[in-house]
Amino acid sequence: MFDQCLYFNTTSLARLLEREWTAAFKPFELTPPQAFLLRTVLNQPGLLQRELADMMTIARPTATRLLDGLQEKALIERRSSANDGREWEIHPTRAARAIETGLNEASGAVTKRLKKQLGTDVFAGVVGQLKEIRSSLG
Amino acid sequence: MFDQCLYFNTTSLARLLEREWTAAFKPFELTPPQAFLLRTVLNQPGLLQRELADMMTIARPTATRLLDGLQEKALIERRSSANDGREWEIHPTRAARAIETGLNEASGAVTKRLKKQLGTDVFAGVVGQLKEIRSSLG
DNA sequence: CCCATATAGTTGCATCGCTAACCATATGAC
DNA sequence: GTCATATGGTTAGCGATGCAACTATATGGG
Repeated sequence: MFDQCLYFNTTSLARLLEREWTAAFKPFELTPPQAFLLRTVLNQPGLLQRELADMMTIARPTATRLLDGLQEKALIERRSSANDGREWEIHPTRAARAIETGLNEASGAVTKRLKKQLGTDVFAGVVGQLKEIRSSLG
Repeated sequence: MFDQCLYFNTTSLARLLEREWTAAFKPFELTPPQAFLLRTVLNQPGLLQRELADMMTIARPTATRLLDGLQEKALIERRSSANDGREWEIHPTRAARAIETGLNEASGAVTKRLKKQLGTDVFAGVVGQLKEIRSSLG
């Protein structure tokens, strides 16, 4: 019924993909949002929570709570910024470094499988368009 | 960082679109999931909850709660199926019929705006591909 | 110095989504 | 008829997400 609806198709696919990546990160006992946020922290240590929230396109409170979870698992730590007492720099712990490669490979494996299943052209095409739409709307 | 990631781009766009349709349905005091489910009920009265859940690609418990909410607002009613005591047919109320056109137009207005903003070709292209990927993965 | 304003982060509250477990009703084997 | 199994629906519990409102820390004008 909503075959031509952008909202419906996008949210529906998002739920499907959530399942795929949930399975991929399960060995690490991380949810996809946690895992992607942690991967960002590993890739760019020292960012502020506000910056991380912007990069992930989530609201600040959501970032706060995801980071709370990662901190409880001892995968990130908050270091107060030298210049500004309001800010917190987010750094990965050693435990996070220890699973860094595993996380990236797990995610890469899903991507590889989906690329094969969908065809590399379709895959690259849709990813490119999604990105274009995001930047056009955001 | 995750520019080429299907998961990241899809979920990120889904959050953006959620905002657009939330605003569109706000005059009716309905959330996008409620509004889309109700539109389905209006379009095909008498479906079972299980069938509605499948059509919306959500889990049964999610459908239960969305329908609970719509029932509290007196927009749908559950009628027990004649043949099978486990089943409930979902029917729209008069109040639902009264806002049917408004809902469809509100959603259509967002679609129209986005089509204009993105270009009709890009829009149709990405919707088609999302649908293709959904059927390929689902 | 003091106050208005802006910004980083948090907390409270609501909704949506899932899985697991449960209840009630059918269905089929015997 | 009875019991095992399957299916429709619900409930419980958890995580992600957003908005609104809050705290705490800058910053700038006077």
